[in-house]
Amino acid sequence: MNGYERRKHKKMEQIYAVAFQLFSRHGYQKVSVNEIAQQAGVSPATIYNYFGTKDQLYMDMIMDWTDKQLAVYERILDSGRSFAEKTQEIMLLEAKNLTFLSEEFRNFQTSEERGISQTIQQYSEEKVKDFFMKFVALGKQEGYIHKDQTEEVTMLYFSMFMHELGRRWDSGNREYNGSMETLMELFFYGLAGQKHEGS
Amino acid sequence: MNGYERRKHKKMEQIYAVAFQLFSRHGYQKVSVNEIAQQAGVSPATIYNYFGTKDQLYMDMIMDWTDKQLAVYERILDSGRSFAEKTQEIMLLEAKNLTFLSEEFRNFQTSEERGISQTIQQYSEEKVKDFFMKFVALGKQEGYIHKDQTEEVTMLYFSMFMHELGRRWDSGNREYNGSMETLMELFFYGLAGQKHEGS
Amino acid sequence: MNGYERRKHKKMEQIYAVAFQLFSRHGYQKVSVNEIAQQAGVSPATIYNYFGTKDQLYMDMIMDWTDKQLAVYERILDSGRSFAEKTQEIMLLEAKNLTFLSEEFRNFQTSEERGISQTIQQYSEEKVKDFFMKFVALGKQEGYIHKDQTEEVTMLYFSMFMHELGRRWDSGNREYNGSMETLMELFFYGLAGQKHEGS
Amino acid sequence: MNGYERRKHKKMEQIYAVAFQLFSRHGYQKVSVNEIAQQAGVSPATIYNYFGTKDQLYMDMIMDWTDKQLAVYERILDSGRSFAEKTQEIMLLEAKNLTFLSEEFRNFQTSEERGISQTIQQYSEEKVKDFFMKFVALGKQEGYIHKDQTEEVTMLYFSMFMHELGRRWDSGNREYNGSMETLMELFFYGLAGQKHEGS
DNA sequence: AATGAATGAGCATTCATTCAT
DNA sequence: AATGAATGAATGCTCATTCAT
Repeated sequence: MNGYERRKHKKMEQIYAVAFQLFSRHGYQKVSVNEIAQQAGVSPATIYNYFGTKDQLYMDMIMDWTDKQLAVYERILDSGRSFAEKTQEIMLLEAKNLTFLSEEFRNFQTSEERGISQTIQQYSEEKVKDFFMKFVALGKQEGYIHKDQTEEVTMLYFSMFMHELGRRWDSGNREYNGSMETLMELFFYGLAGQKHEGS
Repeated sequence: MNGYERRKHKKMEQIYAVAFQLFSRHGYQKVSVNEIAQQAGVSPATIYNYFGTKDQLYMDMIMDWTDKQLAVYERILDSGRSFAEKTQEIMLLEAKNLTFLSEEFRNFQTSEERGISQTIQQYSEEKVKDFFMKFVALGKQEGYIHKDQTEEVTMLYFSMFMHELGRRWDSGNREYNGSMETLMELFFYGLAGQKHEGS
Repeated sequence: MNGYERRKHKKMEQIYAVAFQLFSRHGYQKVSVNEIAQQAGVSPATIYNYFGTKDQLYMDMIMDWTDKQLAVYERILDSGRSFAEKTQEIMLLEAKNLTFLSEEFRNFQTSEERGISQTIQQYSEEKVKDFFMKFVALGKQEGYIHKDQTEEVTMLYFSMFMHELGRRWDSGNREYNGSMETLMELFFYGLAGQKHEGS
Repeated sequence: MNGYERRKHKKMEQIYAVAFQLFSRHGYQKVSVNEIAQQAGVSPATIYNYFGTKDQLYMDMIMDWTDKQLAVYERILDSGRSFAEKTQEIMLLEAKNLTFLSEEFRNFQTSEERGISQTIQQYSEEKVKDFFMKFVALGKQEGYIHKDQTEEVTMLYFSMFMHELGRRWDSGNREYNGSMETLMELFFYGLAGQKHEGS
């Protein structure tokens, strides 16, 4: 990486960082490209040179961010704790993300005339799926997930928890207000709640 | 209700209807007050006379809509079917809502500088809570919900399901693509999945 | 015409006048809507309320202007002078127009991806044709135009003269620098120049 | 011409070619220097090194192009056909040019604040005049142009025809739609139309 | 000599909101 | 009470031009 590329890379990282901050705090529509440019210390035109449109900036930034997040989660999965502990930690991290993020953030594709961010979807989908397959396999192996459960349903169920956790994560305390244990119980044994015997 | 009031009421209903349609389809930011005014057959100034700001129009409309929705769900709860069937029906109805609605719709409060729609929150919260208490009580009584489960957690868990269901509701088929039964299993018995013995 | 309409009409006339001045002096691209708005004493938004786009403003303005011009020429045709005199006067007026106007003005449709101003074309074409048919009929009747000449060719020939006259009209003197008589000779008898016998 | 100069010359020719294509197709304002640079395979900065400004690039390119065109016409004049045939051929060639070119192209000087391209004018004027003097002399010698006609008027008349021909040149057929003969008649004998006796 | 990268100034357009009628 | 008309402020985006390398 020569001088040009290094400078450019640095500016892009700056832009990503600012864009993430602002978009997640205030939502896509309420943040102007000029604002991002100013806070990132570049000209708006530079952003357009890099990303072409505001939409594209948004999508690129999400992909960048997704990659970084997944890397963290994978590291957790590879650590030496029990599956329940790992699950809890990943959930809490995601919950933190999701509160920090505006929900709109996550649901960009829903509000737009579909297709704008189909690209994101496809991109993330695959990477996320890889992660989940690993996650589910581990859960089954350690007896926390019923062997007959398909990956598809498990994935849905997991993301359901994370989303809601994020939503409930108290905006004031920055801590889940309710016992995390109860939630993990729900996660593994449902509302009717038979106790897990193998643990 | 005299002549004036009747006309005003009718116009407000029209405005609510159009506002709901447009906001839910395209999201808050992408719909202009002028557009709503035009489709509702009134002048923009009239909307401002009635509601004061776009924000307020949005909030009033949501409250109106929430009331109507809850009325429907209460009627289902009062019907003569089993708890599981009622739960499934309510979930499916909400799922339909949530797909029709843009997600942004639901998460208005999150994306805005907190406080703007605190009002909505407080308003809905109470009404929604009343409904849920009735719902949970019934579930416990019929043995579908463990007696020790708090209302708070149950409510969280329920809304979690509805949200995710809405998200997965296939935009093409307008039908849940996956088995609803599997999902109800998950709902009642969780990922580890011991079969409910009492059913 | 009530109060609202009267005011609106007046503003539109103002906008037309300013738009004509600026567009004709500097060309379509170099004039900004803001500039027009400012000089016309209205807000840019008002122009967009009236015309929708800059393109449409341009087209509407041209149509308005064309109508006014043709009215003047028709009055000349209806006056009591000889055909040669009328021809000369109309040519000189058009020449004045065409110099004042940037050529780009006239050739908007050529430079744009065709279709943008097809509308103008169709609109003007008809009105202009009506005028020309009258003009040619008179010329033939008075023996200045050969009976076998088609209207189409005559029209082409006439517009040819006007355009070129406009181009040569001295930008400094605001007067044709060359003898108008010579040009009229060319017009009626061509380069080879046999003298007209009937006059 | 050494290695450096040869490379530079080649790049300039490339830039001229691309600039001509783009400017003539889309007009001066709608073509960006970056676009030209990209299609010519050079950096925008290179164009500025060579030409200084966009205006200057435009003017230089026109001069280059004019020279090339005139060379072609001179060769036609020097060929062995009749004056009428030569005239027709030159007219048709110019017509082709003028349709290919956006009109705006030709009338750059009119639309701009006068003086910007005065330079072009002076440059071309002389070269063009030389060509025309030759053309008119030939026409008189062969009896197609009346001996008393001044060069100035003849030149005007000729350019008039070419311009209009260009304008009428059918954009679809790439052929003059109307009989070229009629037009040549008009050219030599005018609207009143006495037949030429010497031909 | 050539360029990759960066930008300031500007442009068409939108929209929540106001106000005279 | 209702509205037609008007607008100030903003927004996404472009482009001729410059400059360190």
